[in-house]
Amino acid sequence: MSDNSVRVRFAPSPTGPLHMGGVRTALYNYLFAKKNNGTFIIRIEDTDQTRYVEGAEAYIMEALKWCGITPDEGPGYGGEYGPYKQSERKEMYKPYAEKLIENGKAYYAFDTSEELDAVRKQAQKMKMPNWQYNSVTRTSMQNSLTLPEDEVKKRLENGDPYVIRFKMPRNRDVRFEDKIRGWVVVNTNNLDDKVLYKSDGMPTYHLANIVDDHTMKITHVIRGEEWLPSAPLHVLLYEAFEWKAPSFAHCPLLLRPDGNGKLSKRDGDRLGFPVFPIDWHTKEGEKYSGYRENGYFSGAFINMLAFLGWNPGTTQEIFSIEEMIEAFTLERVSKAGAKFDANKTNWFQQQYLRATENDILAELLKEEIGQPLKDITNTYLSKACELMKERSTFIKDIYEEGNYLFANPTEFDEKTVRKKWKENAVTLMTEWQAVLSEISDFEASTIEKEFKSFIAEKELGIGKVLPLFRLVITGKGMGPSMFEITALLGKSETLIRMEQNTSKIQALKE
RNA sequence: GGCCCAUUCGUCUAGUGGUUAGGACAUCAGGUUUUCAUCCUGAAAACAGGAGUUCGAUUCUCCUAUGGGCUACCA
Repeated sequence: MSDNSVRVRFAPSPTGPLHMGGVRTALYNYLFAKKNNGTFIIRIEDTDQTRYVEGAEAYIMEALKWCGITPDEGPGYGGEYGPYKQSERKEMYKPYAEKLIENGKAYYAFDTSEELDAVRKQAQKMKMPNWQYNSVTRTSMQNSLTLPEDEVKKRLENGDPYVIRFKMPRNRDVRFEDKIRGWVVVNTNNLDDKVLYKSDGMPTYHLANIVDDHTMKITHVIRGEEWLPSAPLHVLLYEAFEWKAPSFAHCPLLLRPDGNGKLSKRDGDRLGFPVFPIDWHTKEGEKYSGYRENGYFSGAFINMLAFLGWNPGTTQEIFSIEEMIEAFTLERVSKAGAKFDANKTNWFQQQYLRATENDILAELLKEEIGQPLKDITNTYLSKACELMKERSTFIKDIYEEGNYLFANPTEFDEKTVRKKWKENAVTLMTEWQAVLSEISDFEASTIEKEFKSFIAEKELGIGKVLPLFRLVITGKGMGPSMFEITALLGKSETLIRMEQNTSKIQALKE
Protein backbone atom coordinates (compact mmCIF):
# COMPACT_ATOMS: atom_id res chain seq x y z
CA MET A 1 0.00 0.00 0.00
CA SER A 2 1.51 3.28 -1.04
CA ASP A 3 1.68 6.35 1.15
CA ASN A 4 -0.79 8.34 -0.86
CA SER A 5 -3.52 5.74 -0.91
CA VAL A 6 -6.91 6.94 0.24
CA ARG A 7 -7.79 6.26 3.86
CA VAL A 8 -11.05 7.46 5.36
CA ARG A 9 -12.69 6.90 8.68
CA PHE A 10 -16.14 6.92 10.12
CA ALA A 11 -15.86 7.99 13.73
CA PRO A 12 -19.05 7.55 15.70
CA SER A 13 -19.38 8.20 19.35
CA PRO A 14 -21.02 5.38 21.32
CA THR A 15 -23.49 7.65 23.07
CA GLY A 16 -26.54 5.95 21.64
CA PRO A 17 -27.79 4.26 18.51
CA LEU A 18 -26.52 5.44 15.17
CA HIS A 19 -29.30 7.13 13.27
CA MET A 20 -29.77 7.22 9.53
CA GLY A 21 -27.85 10.46 9.15
CA GLY A 22 -24.85 8.76 10.68
CA VAL A 23 -25.36 5.74 8.48
CA ARG A 24 -25.33 7.99 5.44
CA THR A 25 -22.07 9.61 6.53
CA ALA A 26 -20.60 6.14 6.99
CA LEU A 27 -21.93 5.17 3.57
CA TYR A 28 -20.36 8.16 1.83
CA ASN A 29 -17.06 7.38 3.51
CA TYR A 30 -17.32 3.78 2.43
CA LEU A 31 -18.28 4.61 -1.15
CA PHE A 32 -15.47 7.13 -1.42
CA ALA A 33 -12.92 4.67 -0.07
CA LYS A 34 -14.00 1.85 -2.36
CA LYS A 35 -14.23 4.09 -5.38
CA ASN A 36 -10.62 5.10 -4.84
CA ASN A 37 -9.32 1.65 -3.93
CA GLY A 38 -8.80 3.01 -0.47
CA THR A 39 -9.29 1.86 3.08
CA PHE A 40 -12.40 2.40 5.17
CA ILE A 41 -11.82 2.59 8.89
CA ILE A 42 -14.14 2.65 11.88
CA ARG A 43 -12.90 4.48 14.90
CA ILE A 44 -14.90 4.67 18.10
CA GLU A 45 -14.72 8.11 19.65
CA ASP A 46 -15.41 7.43 23.29
CA THR A 47 -13.43 10.17 24.98
CA ASP A 48 -16.44 11.34 26.94
CA GLN A 49 -16.82 8.79 29.65
CA THR A 50 -19.90 10.48 31.06
CA ARG A 51 -21.88 9.91 27.90
CA TYR A 52 -21.03 6.28 27.46
CA VAL A 53 -24.10 4.19 26.65
CA GLU A 54 -24.02 0.48 27.10
CA GLY A 55 -24.61 -1.44 23.91
CA ALA A 56 -24.19 1.55 21.64
CA GLU A 57 -20.91 0.39 20.17
CA ALA A 58 -22.22 -3.08 19.46
CA TYR A 59 -25.30 -1.48 17.92
CA ILE A 60 -23.21 0.67 15.61
CA MET A 61 -21.14 -2.26 14.43
CA GLU A 62 -24.18 -4.42 13.84
CA ALA A 63 -26.06 -1.67 12.04
CA LEU A 64 -23.18 -1.07 9.65
CA LYS A 65 -22.86 -4.77 9.08
CA TRP A 66 -26.53 -5.05 8.19
CA CYS A 67 -26.08 -2.18 5.74
CA GLY A 68 -23.16 -3.91 4.08
CA ILE A 69 -20.81 -1.10 5.04
CA THR A 70 -17.89 -3.28 6.01
CA PRO A 71 -14.81 -1.75 7.57
CA ASP A 72 -11.33 -2.67 6.40
CA GLU A 73 -9.97 -1.67 9.79
CA GLY A 74 -11.72 -1.12 13.08
CA PRO A 75 -12.63 -2.71 16.39
CA GLY A 76 -13.02 -6.38 15.70
CA TYR A 77 -11.71 -6.02 12.17
CA GLY A 78 -8.02 -5.62 12.89
CA GLY A 79 -5.62 -3.26 11.14
CA GLU A 80 -2.14 -1.90 11.59
CA TYR A 81 -3.12 1.42 13.10
CA GLY A 82 -5.06 0.27 16.13
CA PRO A 83 -6.35 0.31 18.68
CA TYR A 84 -9.44 1.79 17.06
CA LYS A 85 -11.11 2.96 20.22
CA GLN A 86 -9.95 6.23 21.63
CA SER A 87 -10.35 5.08 25.21
CA GLU A 88 -7.73 2.46 24.43
CA ARG A 89 -5.42 5.08 22.98
CA LYS A 90 -5.75 7.27 26.04
CA GLU A 91 -2.04 7.32 26.91
CA MET A 92 -0.88 8.61 23.57
CA TYR A 93 -2.67 11.95 23.58
CA LYS A 94 -1.00 13.73 26.47
CA PRO A 95 2.48 13.96 24.93
CA TYR A 96 0.94 15.61 21.90
CA ALA A 97 -0.85 18.14 24.06
CA GLU A 98 2.36 18.85 25.93
CA LYS A 99 4.23 19.29 22.71
CA LEU A 100 1.82 22.06 21.81
CA ILE A 101 2.54 23.73 25.13
CA GLU A 102 6.25 23.58 24.43
CA ASN A 103 5.65 25.18 21.05
CA GLY A 104 3.65 27.94 22.63
CA LYS A 105 0.53 26.81 20.75
CA ALA A 106 -1.34 25.77 23.87
CA TYR A 107 -1.36 26.43 27.60
CA TYR A 108 -2.49 25.06 30.93
CA ALA A 109 -5.68 26.48 32.39
CA PHE A 110 -6.76 25.97 35.97
CA ASP A 111 -10.21 27.53 35.91
CA THR A 112 -12.81 25.06 37.09
CA SER A 113 -16.06 24.38 35.29
CA GLU A 114 -17.87 26.16 38.09
CA GLU A 115 -15.73 29.25 37.70
CA LEU A 116 -16.29 29.29 33.99
CA ASP A 117 -20.02 28.92 34.44
CA ALA A 118 -19.99 31.84 36.81
CA VAL A 119 -18.06 33.99 34.35
CA ARG A 120 -20.48 33.09 31.57
CA LYS A 121 -23.48 33.90 33.69
CA GLN A 122 -21.99 37.18 34.73
CA ALA A 123 -21.28 38.08 31.11
CA GLN A 124 -24.82 37.20 30.18
CA LYS A 125 -26.16 39.55 32.82
CA MET A 126 -24.12 42.27 31.22
CA LYS A 127 -25.79 41.47 27.92
CA MET A 128 -22.87 39.59 26.47
CA PRO A 129 -24.45 36.22 25.70
CA ASN A 130 -21.39 34.97 23.96
CA TRP A 131 -18.56 34.87 26.44
CA GLN A 132 -15.61 32.93 25.16
CA TYR A 133 -12.29 31.87 26.53
CA ASN A 134 -10.16 33.63 23.92
CA SER A 135 -7.23 35.91 23.27
CA VAL A 136 -8.91 38.75 25.13
CA THR A 137 -10.45 37.01 28.11
CA ARG A 138 -7.65 34.55 28.80
CA THR A 139 -5.55 37.38 30.18
CA SER A 140 -7.86 37.60 33.16
CA MET A 141 -8.21 33.88 33.79
CA GLN A 142 -6.06 31.45 35.72
CA ASN A 143 -3.69 29.85 33.28
CA SER A 144 -0.05 29.37 32.48
CA LEU A 145 -0.11 32.58 30.48
CA THR A 146 -1.15 34.75 33.41
CA LEU A 147 0.22 32.90 36.43
CA PRO A 148 3.89 33.10 37.41
CA GLU A 149 5.93 30.22 36.14
CA ASP A 150 6.70 28.74 39.54
CA GLU A 151 3.04 28.96 40.54
CA VAL A 152 2.11 26.96 37.48
CA LYS A 153 4.79 24.44 38.26
CA LYS A 154 3.61 24.19 41.85
CA ARG A 155 0.03 23.60 40.84
CA LEU A 156 0.99 20.91 38.37
CA GLU A 157 3.17 19.18 40.93
CA ASN A 158 0.37 19.46 43.46
CA GLY A 159 -1.87 17.60 41.11
CA ASP A 160 -4.29 20.49 40.83
CA PRO A 161 -6.84 19.81 38.12
CA TYR A 162 -6.09 21.53 34.86
CA VAL A 163 -7.02 21.46 31.22
CA ILE A 164 -4.91 22.25 28.20
CA ARG A 165 -6.32 24.88 25.90
CA PHE A 166 -5.42 25.81 22.37
CA LYS A 167 -4.01 29.31 22.12
CA MET A 168 -6.15 30.62 19.31
CA PRO A 169 -4.19 33.19 17.31
CA ARG A 170 -5.66 36.64 16.96
CA ASN A 171 -7.24 37.98 13.78
CA ARG A 172 -6.20 35.43 11.25
CA ASP A 173 -8.30 34.25 8.34
CA VAL A 174 -8.24 30.49 8.30
CA ARG A 175 -9.20 29.02 4.96
CA PHE A 176 -9.58 25.53 3.65
CA GLU A 177 -11.11 24.01 0.58
CA ASP A 178 -14.03 21.77 1.40
CA LYS A 179 -14.61 19.09 -1.23
CA ILE A 180 -18.33 19.67 -1.15
CA ARG A 181 -18.60 23.39 -0.40
CA GLY A 182 -15.52 24.99 -1.89
CA TRP A 183 -13.51 27.55 0.03
CA VAL A 184 -14.56 28.23 3.59
CA VAL A 185 -13.03 31.16 5.44
CA VAL A 186 -13.28 31.95 9.13
CA ASN A 187 -11.54 34.63 11.12
CA THR A 188 -9.92 33.37 14.31
CA ASN A 189 -11.42 36.25 16.29
CA ASN A 190 -14.65 34.28 16.17
CA LEU A 191 -13.03 31.17 17.54
CA ASP A 192 -12.24 30.41 21.16
CA ASP A 193 -9.44 28.71 23.04
CA LYS A 194 -10.86 25.22 22.84
CA VAL A 195 -10.04 22.69 25.47
CA LEU A 196 -7.81 20.02 23.97
CA TYR A 197 -7.11 17.95 27.03
CA LYS A 198 -9.58 17.52 29.83
CA SER A 199 -8.98 17.44 33.55
CA ASP A 200 -10.04 13.80 33.62
CA GLY A 201 -6.97 12.85 31.62
CA MET A 202 -8.81 12.36 28.36
CA PRO A 203 -8.40 14.42 25.21
CA THR A 204 -11.39 16.22 23.77
CA TYR A 205 -12.68 15.28 20.38
CA HIS A 206 -10.68 18.09 18.82
CA LEU A 207 -7.29 16.81 19.92
CA ALA A 208 -8.08 13.13 19.63
CA ASN A 209 -9.44 13.35 16.12
CA ILE A 210 -6.40 15.25 14.86
CA VAL A 211 -3.90 12.95 16.53
CA ASP A 212 -5.74 9.85 15.40
CA ASP A 213 -6.37 11.03 11.87
CA HIS A 214 -2.70 11.85 11.56
CA THR A 215 -1.37 8.68 13.10
CA MET A 216 -3.86 6.57 11.19
CA LYS A 217 -2.82 8.32 7.98
CA ILE A 218 -6.32 9.51 7.16
CA THR A 219 -6.36 11.35 3.83
CA HIS A 220 -9.97 12.53 3.68
CA VAL A 221 -12.23 13.57 6.50
CA ILE A 222 -15.84 13.11 5.42
CA ARG A 223 -18.24 14.05 8.19
CA GLY A 224 -21.48 15.90 8.94
CA GLU A 225 -22.00 19.60 8.52
CA GLU A 226 -22.25 20.05 12.27
CA TRP A 227 -18.44 19.89 12.26
CA LEU A 228 -17.99 22.74 9.84
CA PRO A 229 -17.63 25.44 12.52
CA SER A 230 -14.80 23.59 14.21
CA ALA A 231 -12.98 22.68 11.01
CA PRO A 232 -10.85 25.86 11.15
CA LEU A 233 -9.67 24.85 14.61
CA HIS A 234 -8.69 21.49 13.21
CA VAL A 235 -6.80 23.13 10.35
CA LEU A 236 -4.95 25.26 12.88
CA LEU A 237 -4.15 22.20 14.95
CA TYR A 238 -2.57 20.45 11.99
CA GLU A 239 -0.59 23.58 11.42
CA ALA A 240 0.52 23.71 15.05
CA PHE A 241 1.76 20.13 14.84
CA GLU A 242 3.32 20.88 11.46
CA TRP A 243 1.35 18.04 9.96
CA LYS A 244 -0.24 17.92 6.56
CA ALA A 245 -3.99 18.29 6.97
CA PRO A 246 -6.32 15.83 5.25
CA SER A 247 -8.94 17.01 2.77
CA PHE A 248 -12.26 17.90 4.31
CA ALA A 249 -15.76 17.24 3.07
CA HIS A 250 -18.75 18.28 5.14
CA CYS A 251 -21.95 16.50 4.22
CA PRO A 252 -25.32 18.22 4.40
CA LEU A 253 -27.61 17.25 7.24
CA LEU A 254 -30.74 15.16 7.13
CA LEU A 255 -33.73 17.27 8.06
CA ARG A 256 -37.11 16.38 9.46
CA PRO A 257 -39.85 15.92 6.86
CA ASP A 258 -42.21 18.20 8.76
CA GLY A 259 -41.15 21.65 9.78
CA ASN A 260 -37.75 22.39 11.09
CA GLY A 261 -34.57 21.01 12.45
CA LYS A 262 -32.35 18.09 11.86
CA LEU A 263 -33.72 14.63 12.03
CA SER A 264 -33.55 13.35 15.54
CA LYS A 265 -34.12 10.29 17.62
CA ARG A 266 -37.72 10.93 18.51
CA ASP A 267 -38.96 12.00 15.10
CA GLY A 268 -39.24 8.49 13.81
CA ASP A 269 -41.87 6.90 15.90
CA ARG A 270 -43.66 10.24 16.12
CA LEU A 271 -43.92 10.60 12.34
CA GLY A 272 -44.43 6.96 11.60
CA PHE A 273 -41.16 5.84 10.04
CA PRO A 274 -37.91 4.56 11.48
CA VAL A 275 -34.94 6.86 11.85
CA PHE A 276 -32.67 4.02 12.87
CA PRO A 277 -31.19 1.26 10.74
CA ILE A 278 -32.09 -1.44 13.25
CA ASP A 279 -34.17 -1.58 16.43
CA TRP A 280 -32.72 0.05 19.52
CA HIS A 281 -33.86 -0.83 23.00
CA THR A 282 -33.02 1.51 25.82
CA LYS A 283 -32.18 0.37 29.31
CA GLU A 284 -35.48 1.85 30.41
CA GLY A 285 -37.28 -0.50 28.07
CA GLU A 286 -38.17 2.02 25.37
CA LYS A 287 -37.95 0.88 21.79
CA TYR A 288 -36.91 2.92 18.78
CA SER A 289 -37.75 1.05 15.63
CA GLY A 290 -35.37 0.29 12.81
CA TYR A 291 -35.60 -0.32 9.09
CA ARG A 292 -34.43 -3.90 9.38
CA GLU A 293 -37.18 -4.95 11.76
CA ASN A 294 -39.74 -2.95 9.80
CA GLY A 295 -39.11 -5.21 6.85
CA TYR A 296 -36.93 -3.08 4.60
CA PHE A 297 -34.14 -4.62 2.57
CA SER A 298 -30.79 -3.14 3.48
CA GLY A 299 -30.10 -2.53 -0.20
CA ALA A 300 -33.24 -0.43 -0.54
CA PHE A 301 -32.44 1.45 2.65
CA ILE A 302 -28.89 2.21 1.53
CA ASN A 303 -30.00 3.13 -1.96
CA MET A 304 -32.56 5.57 -0.58
CA LEU A 305 -30.04 7.00 1.84
CA ALA A 306 -27.39 7.52 -0.80
CA PHE A 307 -29.81 9.57 -2.86
CA LEU A 308 -30.59 11.88 0.02
CA GLY A 309 -27.88 14.36 -0.83
CA TRP A 310 -26.13 12.66 -3.69
CA ASN A 311 -27.02 11.75 -7.24
CA PRO A 312 -25.02 10.44 -10.16
CA GLY A 313 -26.21 13.06 -12.63
CA THR A 314 -28.11 10.49 -14.68
CA THR A 315 -31.71 9.36 -14.37
CA GLN A 316 -30.80 5.99 -12.91
CA GLU A 317 -32.06 5.66 -9.37
CA ILE A 318 -31.80 1.99 -8.54
CA PHE A 319 -28.20 1.24 -7.71
CA SER A 320 -26.51 -1.79 -6.30
CA ILE A 321 -23.76 -1.00 -3.84
CA GLU A 322 -21.21 -1.85 -6.52
CA GLU A 323 -22.83 0.56 -8.94
CA MET A 324 -22.88 3.24 -6.28
CA ILE A 325 -19.19 2.76 -5.64
CA GLU A 326 -18.53 3.12 -9.33
CA ALA A 327 -20.61 6.28 -9.66
CA PHE A 328 -19.78 8.03 -6.41
CA THR A 329 -17.88 11.30 -6.20
CA LEU A 330 -17.83 13.89 -3.43
CA GLU A 331 -18.31 16.63 -5.98
CA ARG A 332 -21.80 15.34 -6.65
CA VAL A 333 -22.86 15.52 -3.02
CA SER A 334 -25.23 18.45 -2.65
CA LYS A 335 -24.65 21.30 -0.25
CA ALA A 336 -28.12 21.83 1.17
CA GLY A 337 -29.76 19.72 3.83
CA ALA A 338 -32.31 17.17 2.65
CA LYS A 339 -35.72 16.65 4.15
CA PHE A 340 -36.28 13.00 4.58
CA ASP A 341 -39.24 11.53 2.68
CA ALA A 342 -40.59 8.23 3.96
CA ASN A 343 -42.69 7.82 0.81
CA LYS A 344 -39.70 7.48 -1.43
CA THR A 345 -38.21 4.91 0.90
CA ASN A 346 -41.22 2.70 0.35
CA TRP A 347 -40.87 3.13 -3.38
CA PHE A 348 -37.26 1.96 -3.23
CA GLN A 349 -38.30 -0.98 -1.09
CA GLN A 350 -41.02 -1.92 -3.57
CA GLN A 351 -38.58 -1.75 -6.46
CA TYR A 352 -36.16 -3.99 -4.60
CA LEU A 353 -38.83 -6.49 -3.68
CA ARG A 354 -39.92 -6.72 -7.27
CA ALA A 355 -36.39 -7.19 -8.49
CA THR A 356 -35.75 -10.06 -6.12
CA GLU A 357 -35.88 -13.60 -7.51
CA ASN A 358 -38.93 -15.61 -6.52
CA ASP A 359 -37.03 -18.41 -4.86
CA ILE A 360 -35.08 -15.92 -2.76
CA LEU A 361 -38.32 -14.25 -1.76
CA ALA A 362 -39.64 -17.68 -0.83
CA GLU A 363 -36.72 -18.27 1.49
CA LEU A 364 -37.07 -14.87 3.08
CA LEU A 365 -40.78 -15.39 3.49
CA LYS A 366 -40.29 -18.69 5.22
CA GLU A 367 -37.67 -17.14 7.46
CA GLU A 368 -39.88 -14.25 8.40
CA ILE A 369 -43.21 -15.99 8.84
CA GLY A 370 -41.87 -19.20 10.28
CA GLN A 371 -44.22 -21.79 11.71
CA PRO A 372 -47.32 -21.30 9.54
CA LEU A 373 -45.28 -21.95 6.40
CA LYS A 374 -43.02 -24.69 7.57
CA ASP A 375 -44.75 -27.49 5.70
CA ILE A 376 -45.11 -25.65 2.43
CA THR A 377 -42.68 -26.52 -0.31
CA ASN A 378 -40.25 -24.00 -1.70
CA THR A 379 -41.66 -24.50 -5.17
CA TYR A 380 -45.10 -23.56 -3.92
CA LEU A 381 -43.81 -20.57 -1.95
CA SER A 382 -41.80 -19.38 -4.88
CA LYS A 383 -44.87 -19.41 -7.09
CA ALA A 384 -46.88 -17.65 -4.40
CA CYS A 385 -44.22 -14.94 -4.29
CA GLU A 386 -44.37 -14.58 -8.04
CA LEU A 387 -48.10 -13.99 -7.85
CA MET A 388 -47.97 -11.59 -4.94
CA LYS A 389 -44.85 -9.55 -5.38
CA GLU A 390 -46.28 -7.07 -7.86
CA ARG A 391 -48.68 -5.91 -5.22
CA SER A 392 -46.41 -6.08 -2.20
CA THR A 393 -43.89 -3.75 -0.65
CA PHE A 394 -42.63 -5.91 2.17
CA ILE A 395 -42.01 -9.61 2.45
CA LYS A 396 -44.75 -9.92 5.02
CA ASP A 397 -47.27 -8.41 2.58
CA ILE A 398 -46.91 -11.54 0.47
CA TYR A 399 -48.17 -13.58 3.38
CA GLU A 400 -50.70 -11.10 4.71
CA GLU A 401 -52.23 -10.04 1.41
CA GLY A 402 -52.04 -13.52 -0.01
CA ASN A 403 -53.09 -15.48 3.06
CA TYR A 404 -55.60 -17.44 0.97
CA LEU A 405 -52.69 -19.05 -0.83
CA PHE A 406 -51.77 -20.74 2.42
CA ALA A 407 -55.12 -21.48 4.04
CA ASN A 408 -58.79 -21.74 3.20
CA PRO A 409 -60.25 -18.31 4.00
CA THR A 410 -62.62 -18.06 6.90
CA GLU A 411 -63.70 -14.52 6.20
CA PHE A 412 -65.34 -13.15 3.10
CA ASP A 413 -65.05 -9.52 2.13
CA GLU A 414 -68.33 -8.02 3.17
CA LYS A 415 -68.46 -5.36 0.51
CA THR A 416 -67.86 -7.80 -2.31
CA VAL A 417 -70.47 -10.18 -0.94
CA ARG A 418 -72.99 -7.39 -0.80
CA LYS A 419 -72.27 -6.05 -4.27
CA LYS A 420 -71.57 -9.16 -6.29
CA TRP A 421 -73.28 -12.14 -4.66
CA LYS A 422 -76.66 -12.22 -6.38
CA GLU A 423 -79.46 -14.81 -6.37
CA ASN A 424 -77.88 -16.86 -9.16
CA ALA A 425 -74.52 -17.05 -7.38
CA VAL A 426 -74.96 -20.44 -5.80
CA THR A 427 -76.20 -22.04 -8.99
CA LEU A 428 -73.47 -20.44 -11.00
CA MET A 429 -70.73 -21.56 -8.65
CA THR A 430 -72.11 -25.05 -8.35
CA GLU A 431 -72.12 -25.42 -12.11
CA TRP A 432 -68.68 -23.93 -12.42
CA GLN A 433 -67.46 -26.33 -9.78
CA ALA A 434 -68.69 -29.18 -11.92
CA VAL A 435 -66.74 -27.82 -14.88
CA LEU A 436 -63.63 -27.49 -12.75
CA SER A 437 -63.89 -31.03 -11.55
CA GLU A 438 -63.69 -32.21 -15.16
CA ILE A 439 -60.40 -30.43 -15.85
CA SER A 440 -57.59 -32.90 -15.66
CA ASP A 441 -54.36 -30.94 -16.10
CA PHE A 442 -55.50 -27.98 -13.99
CA GLU A 443 -53.15 -25.57 -15.68
CA ALA A 444 -53.92 -21.84 -15.47
CA SER A 445 -54.39 -21.63 -19.24
CA THR A 446 -56.79 -24.55 -19.26
CA ILE A 447 -58.83 -23.19 -16.38
CA GLU A 448 -58.99 -19.85 -18.14
CA LYS A 449 -60.12 -21.44 -21.38
CA GLU A 450 -62.82 -23.44 -19.61
CA PHE A 451 -63.93 -20.40 -17.71
CA LYS A 452 -64.28 -18.38 -20.90
CA SER A 453 -66.41 -21.01 -22.55
CA PHE A 454 -68.44 -21.40 -19.36
CA ILE A 455 -69.42 -17.74 -19.29
CA ALA A 456 -69.95 -17.66 -23.02
CA GLU A 457 -72.38 -20.51 -22.64
CA LYS A 458 -74.14 -18.67 -19.82
CA GLU A 459 -74.08 -15.47 -21.86
CA LEU A 460 -72.65 -13.64 -18.90
CA GLY A 461 -69.90 -11.02 -18.70
CA ILE A 462 -66.65 -11.93 -17.05
CA GLY A 463 -67.30 -9.28 -14.39
CA LYS A 464 -70.47 -11.09 -13.32
CA VAL A 465 -68.84 -14.41 -12.65
CA LEU A 466 -65.16 -14.06 -11.90
CA PRO A 467 -65.64 -11.94 -8.74
CA LEU A 468 -67.84 -14.73 -7.37
CA PHE A 469 -65.17 -17.29 -8.13
CA ARG A 470 -62.57 -15.06 -6.44
CA LEU A 471 -64.76 -14.59 -3.40
CA VAL A 472 -65.29 -18.31 -3.00
CA ILE A 473 -61.65 -19.20 -3.37
CA THR A 474 -59.90 -16.25 -1.69
CA GLY A 475 -62.54 -14.45 0.35
CA LYS A 476 -61.48 -11.21 -1.26
CA GLY A 477 -62.63 -8.81 -3.91
CA MET A 478 -59.27 -8.32 -5.48
CA GLY A 479 -55.96 -9.98 -6.14
CA PRO A 480 -53.91 -11.70 -8.83
CA SER A 481 -55.21 -13.80 -11.69
CA MET A 482 -57.78 -16.36 -10.46
CA PHE A 483 -56.51 -18.90 -12.96
CA GLU A 484 -52.99 -18.63 -11.60
CA ILE A 485 -54.27 -18.83 -8.04
CA THR A 486 -56.37 -21.94 -8.56
CA ALA A 487 -53.67 -23.63 -10.60
CA LEU A 488 -51.32 -23.05 -7.68
CA LEU A 489 -53.82 -24.23 -5.07
CA GLY A 490 -54.38 -27.35 -7.09
CA LYS A 491 -57.49 -29.15 -8.11
CA SER A 492 -58.49 -30.80 -4.88
CA GLU A 493 -58.02 -27.70 -2.73
CA THR A 494 -59.91 -25.63 -5.29
CA LEU A 495 -62.81 -28.09 -5.32
CA ILE A 496 -62.91 -28.27 -1.53
CA ARG A 497 -63.16 -24.51 -1.30
CA MET A 498 -65.82 -24.38 -4.00
CA GLU A 499 -67.82 -26.92 -2.13
CA GLN A 500 -67.46 -25.45 1.37
CA ASN A 501 -67.30 -21.74 0.75
CA THR A 502 -70.18 -21.34 -1.68
CA SER A 503 -72.63 -22.36 0.99
CA LYS A 504 -70.80 -20.38 3.67
CA ILE A 505 -71.15 -17.20 1.65
CA GLN A 506 -74.76 -17.94 0.86
CA ALA A 507 -75.35 -18.39 4.59
CA LEU A 508 -73.87 -14.95 5.21
CA LYS A 509 -76.33 -13.52 2.78
CA GLU A 510 -79.35 -14.93 4.56
C1' G B 1 -27.28 37.59 20.10
C1' G B 2 -22.46 36.15 17.41
C1' C B 3 -20.12 33.09 13.65
C1' C B 4 -20.57 29.63 9.64
C1' C B 5 -23.40 27.08 5.84
C1' A B 6 -27.41 26.74 2.61
C1' U B 7 -31.89 28.33 -0.71
C1' U B 8 -34.77 25.14 -8.39
C1' C B 9 -41.91 21.85 -8.54
C1' G B 10 -45.15 19.51 -1.93
C1' U B 11 -40.32 16.21 -1.39
C1' C B 12 -35.33 14.39 -3.44
C1' U B 13 -32.83 16.56 -7.31
C1' A B 14 -30.56 17.76 -12.87
C1' G B 15 -28.87 22.20 -14.54
C1' U B 16 -22.35 25.83 -13.97
C1' G B 17 -24.62 32.97 -18.88
C1' G B 18 -28.76 32.02 -24.07
C1' U B 19 -33.05 25.28 -22.17
C1' U B 20 -40.34 24.80 -24.03
C1' A B 21 -35.97 24.79 -16.71
C1' G B 22 -35.29 17.92 -17.20
C1' G B 23 -36.13 13.41 -14.06
C1' A B 24 -37.96 10.63 -9.71
C1' C B 25 -41.49 10.17 -5.48
C1' A B 26 -46.18 11.94 -4.11
C1' U B 27 -50.89 14.04 -6.32
C1' C B 28 -54.66 14.14 -10.20
C1' A B 29 -56.83 12.37 -15.03
C1' G B 30 -57.18 8.69 -18.89
C1' G B 31 -55.88 3.60 -20.87
C1' U B 32 -54.96 -1.74 -19.74
C1' U B 33 -57.04 -5.29 -15.84
C1' U B 34 -62.99 -9.35 -13.42
C1' U B 35 -60.83 -6.45 -9.41
C1' C B 36 -56.61 -4.37 -6.59
C1' A B 37 -51.63 -3.74 -7.66
C1' U B 38 -48.39 -3.41 -11.69
C1' C B 39 -47.79 -1.25 -16.40
C1' C B 40 -48.60 2.72 -20.23
C1' U B 41 -50.08 7.83 -21.53
C1' G B 42 -50.98 12.58 -19.90
C1' A B 43 -51.77 16.88 -16.43
C1' A B 44 -50.79 20.18 -12.59
C1' A B 45 -46.43 21.75 -10.03
C1' A B 46 -40.24 25.32 -8.99
C1' C B 47 -35.50 29.02 -10.02
C1' A B 48 -37.16 33.11 -2.10
C1' G B 49 -37.09 38.75 -2.90
C1' G B 50 -34.33 43.14 -4.39
C1' A B 51 -30.22 45.54 -6.50
C1' G B 52 -26.10 45.15 -9.65
C1' U B 53 -22.40 42.81 -13.68
C1' U B 54 -23.81 41.53 -18.75
C1' C B 55 -26.47 42.16 -25.21
C1' G B 56 -28.61 38.37 -22.00
C1' A B 57 -29.09 35.84 -15.75
C1' U B 58 -31.74 29.91 -12.42
C1' U B 59 -26.46 30.17 -13.29
C1' C B 60 -21.62 35.59 -11.30
C1' U B 61 -21.49 39.70 -7.13
C1' C B 62 -23.84 42.29 -3.08
C1' C B 63 -27.97 43.09 0.22
C1' U B 64 -32.47 41.26 2.49
C1' A B 65 -35.50 37.21 3.88
C1' U B 66 -36.01 32.28 5.20
C1' G B 67 -34.03 27.64 6.82
C1' G B 68 -30.13 24.97 9.13
C1' G B 69 -25.65 24.18 12.01
C1' C B 70 -22.23 25.71 15.79
C1' U B 71 -21.62 28.68 19.99
C1' A B 72 -19.36 22.82 26.76
C1' C B 73 -13.53 20.17 30.42
C1' C B 74 -20.18 16.54 24.21
C1' A B 75 -19.06 14.26 20.09
